Amino acid sequence: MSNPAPEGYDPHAYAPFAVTVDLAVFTVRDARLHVLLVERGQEPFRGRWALPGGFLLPRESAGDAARRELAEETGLGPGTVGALHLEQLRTYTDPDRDPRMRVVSVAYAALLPDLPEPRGGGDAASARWWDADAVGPLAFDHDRILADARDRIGAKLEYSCLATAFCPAEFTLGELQQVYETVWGVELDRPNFRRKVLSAPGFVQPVGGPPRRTGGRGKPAALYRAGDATALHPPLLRPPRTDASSSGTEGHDR
Amino acid sequence: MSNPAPEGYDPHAYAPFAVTVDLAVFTVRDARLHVLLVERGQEPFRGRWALPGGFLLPRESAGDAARRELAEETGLGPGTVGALHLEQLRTYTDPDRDPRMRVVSVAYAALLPDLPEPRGGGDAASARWWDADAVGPLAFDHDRILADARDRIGAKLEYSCLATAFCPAEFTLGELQQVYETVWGVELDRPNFRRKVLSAPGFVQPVGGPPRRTGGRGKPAALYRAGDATALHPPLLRPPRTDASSSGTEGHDR
DNA sequence: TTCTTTATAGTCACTCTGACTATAAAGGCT
DNA sequence: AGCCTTTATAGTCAGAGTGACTATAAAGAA
Repeated sequence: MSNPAPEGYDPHAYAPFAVTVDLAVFTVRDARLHVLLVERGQEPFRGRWALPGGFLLPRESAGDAARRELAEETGLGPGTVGALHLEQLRTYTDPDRDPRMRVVSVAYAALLPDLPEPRGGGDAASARWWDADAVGPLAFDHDRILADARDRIGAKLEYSCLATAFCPAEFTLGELQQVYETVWGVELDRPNFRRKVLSAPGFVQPVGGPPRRTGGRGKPAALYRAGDATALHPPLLRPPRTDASSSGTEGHDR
Repeated sequence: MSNPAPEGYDPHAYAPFAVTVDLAVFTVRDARLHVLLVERGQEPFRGRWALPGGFLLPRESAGDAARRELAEETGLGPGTVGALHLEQLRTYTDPDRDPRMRVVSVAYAALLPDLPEPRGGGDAASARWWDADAVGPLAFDHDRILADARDRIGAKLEYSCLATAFCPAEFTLGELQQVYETVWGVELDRPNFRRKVLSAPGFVQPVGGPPRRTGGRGKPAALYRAGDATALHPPLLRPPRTDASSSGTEGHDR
């Protein structure tokens, strides 16, 4: 290494950084992508909405910190939080991203089925779900993080079984298709979607017997649960964009 | 945030972290994947080989630090380093990953064409290329970082135009195919590879006129240079693994 | 009942892919 | 020179996958 720590290994001399995690927590509600945001109670950006997150504790990994913060913000039990999929997105290190001090932030994305409003436990008093297309300017560089998270989630739906994380334990293929359509912002052909999902080994498995979902208007649908595969073969590719809307800014840093 | 900084914003109180970058720099040489390593001159892990890297300067982003370190280790000019593709992999935050102090490290991957041995400038005196399959145990958690980097590079070859970064400015399709075969560890059918590469818009563009490569034994090949596309449509999918050699720990990143 | 809605089954043409064969153009040999 | 080896490039062909589409089934609503 070219900036080796000094002989005495004094952390303060070479450790002028704070480290945080930021969480982009998504759910699909009413056929819209929603993201969990918290209102800031103090400067800077007081009153603005931000991604939930916080500082790493002294002997905590970023993944552990992300799960702890998620449990605090959502009121979910540690068991639930411990089981769900947390994906590290990337790390944001712009020297000016926090006006107070030098902060690098490790961003994570999490996917949840539709849940009741977060029970404000402690500092999560002002946490709520927002339509991901209707969030105003967020605090810090969180607009950028949110955009990167949406890109990543959309891409992962293509070749991973991640979409089931948006669904409850048992779900219909219609609900699964709704997830894809909502995240991608496109409409998919129902018979074709069905054919592809069922032909991908381990993506979903039918729930035993002939159980069917109640409540809807049309013919009841068969129920499935998530299979044991994590990768999707063959992948479920997004239809090529016609023309409009291209957001992604290929891998820069800041 | 749940661990807000204190009123006075004293960096030392909430900033007990050092931040480094680690670089997985790859090249293809003699049909083998090689990685740039440096020998550690001091404890811990004195005498062990490690990924190049170092501490962030006080007002430097991780990407800038990675480019600076790369220039120092390889002896490449800042112009060259500024142009090449640096991809942020992920960030490693295990509290015990560095025995000296709490260090979080942002890992980057870089791809270079085959170059002469690194000219040891300054601390790069002991930098050299290693066959990526023959590296002993590395310092810190660098074995893990290296494995993650190889996974990521292999995955990105499928749907991005990254492979041209391993090639010189002008290259033959045979050389490009060699990159894929080396990184993936498989043999590809030459006519089929050719068909796919040429049918992907913007992947490669023929060099004007009828120039042909000299030196080899067989029929001279046409030269190409990298096109202007960054994504690959349709993707160039890896053949499904027969059975042998499974290193990957499922759930890649893309 | 009839209409609307959703689920599911099936068809068909087109494209892409992998496996393969054939030909061209170079250098190395004897 | 003539032949062999090597590499590049062109083309063929059957099978898998895909998008677009039609048809039928099963529920609630009007």
